[in-house]
Amino acid sequence: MSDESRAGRRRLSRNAVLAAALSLADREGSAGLTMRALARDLGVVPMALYKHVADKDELIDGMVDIVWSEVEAPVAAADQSLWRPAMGARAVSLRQALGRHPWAVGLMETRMHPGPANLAQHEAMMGCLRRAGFSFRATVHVTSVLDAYVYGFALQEMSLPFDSAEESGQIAQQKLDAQPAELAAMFPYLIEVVSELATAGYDYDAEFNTGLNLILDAVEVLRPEWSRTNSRSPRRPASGAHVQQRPIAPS
Amino acid sequence: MSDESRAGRRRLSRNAVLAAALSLADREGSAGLTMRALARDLGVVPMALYKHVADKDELIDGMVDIVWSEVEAPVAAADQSLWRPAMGARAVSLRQALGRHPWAVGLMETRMHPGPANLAQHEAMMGCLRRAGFSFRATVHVTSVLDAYVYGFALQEMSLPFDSAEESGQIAQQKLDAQPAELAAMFPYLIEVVSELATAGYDYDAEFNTGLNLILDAVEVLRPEWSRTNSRSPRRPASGAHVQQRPIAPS
DNA sequence: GAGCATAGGTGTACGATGTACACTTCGTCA
DNA sequence: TGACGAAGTGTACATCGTACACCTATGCTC
Repeated sequence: MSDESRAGRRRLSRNAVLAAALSLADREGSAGLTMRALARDLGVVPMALYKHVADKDELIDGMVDIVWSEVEAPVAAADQSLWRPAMGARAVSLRQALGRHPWAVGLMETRMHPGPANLAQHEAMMGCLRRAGFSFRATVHVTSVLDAYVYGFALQEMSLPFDSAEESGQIAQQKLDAQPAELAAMFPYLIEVVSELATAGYDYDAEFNTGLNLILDAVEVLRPEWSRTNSRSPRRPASGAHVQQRPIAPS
Repeated sequence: MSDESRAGRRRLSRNAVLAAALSLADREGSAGLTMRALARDLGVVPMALYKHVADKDELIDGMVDIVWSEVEAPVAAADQSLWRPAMGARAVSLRQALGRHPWAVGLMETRMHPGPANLAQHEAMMGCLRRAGFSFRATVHVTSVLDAYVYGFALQEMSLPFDSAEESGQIAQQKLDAQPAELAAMFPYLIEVVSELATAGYDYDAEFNTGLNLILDAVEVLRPEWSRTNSRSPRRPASGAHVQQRPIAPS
């Protein structure tokens, strides 16, 4: 009953603070997320916030968990073949959430205190993969490589200075024109990339899907090998018990 | 002649400032990297730094480029099969550099102003792949997916609260013991992961190599398809000219 | 309804940070 | 030698997170 959904009185609540913080960060970026600015948005004095969050760090923890809650959890697959669309959809959904809240990239997986939505999300992922027949270790591998890819891609995406494929062409062109000739001679391959971008553009979505499909294909190939072996859930692990570390060099 | 390599006089230089900043950030983390602390380390008043760097942002740009210079560039492959060890070694080297400078994770690819070492690094990567026969588009794909993976993995690695496989077991065990029973019932699969970690440990290096090999294997499989097609360097692009976006759902 | 405990909002204040601006100092070369 | 300019100094200010003491009004008990 002590919720903020009570009539129109000017009471704050933890949820209201978190929601306003999310909106502020979406609008102004992480640098604009200031306790003072947040208080101003809420029509309240800065110190009032501290009645609802312990400090700014805990505030950010809460914001990050809201973003996690926006990521659609993969459904546990009854059919062994359904892990792939489920994982693909989750990866896309995660990227979309990161795209809606760019400030969260680099914070999502860096936070030390995972919230309930984060836990639920990973629980669903584990469950989906285990039910699809993946061994325990393989589940960890798939989660690790997929999450790493999505985070890393979102991170790269943030740093590129254009927002759309069309814009990428224009910007690439003018960057290219601004280069002195000597630089062009030093970095021929980079110049090639930039000039290609200038004519053809760069499509984030297509690039993301290419990499995602590449990884999912590779997992599908390894699935038989990763299904029953190495599962050893009830058994005691052998000493060491690490995944065989394949050498990098040989193909 | 106006270098800092002059005799033992107490003159600063841009390089000295950057080196001290790197060392400070390595020791104290990014939160400890303060203009005042940096000045203290150099035995100088804070404002003296501004004679050598424009502001803190430019300082960080310089630091990031030093980290890039520590990443071993892949050698251009004469043999078509050498792209794989070269890319693998570069990925490992990049991860090692990020491990040496944890503060740099999340800054490396987020910085808007790439430095010369960054450009040289990517130039070498492009060159290595192009010489190995990859088409222009394929080169972009490989670079994108590999960099995303390495960044993302380093990001995840930072957030996990243990440093070694042995320690991971202990910490996982005590986290497990600290959970109320109801939580265990809500997240059975997560509990499984934690308890497995408690007995078997978690080996970052092995996990990283597993994902890296998975990706490199997948690229190797696609190499024939990605070799000559779609190269179209001299030709005009077709309208649109985006990579065909494969659907996610079907395997 | 009266009275009051207390959750929630306020005001002031402090130390830390990045850096603008005006100054002093000192090495270098005419 | 003398002065010019690059390098280092000192002071100052706006902005940040947040500690602490203080009010206030909401809702519970009788």
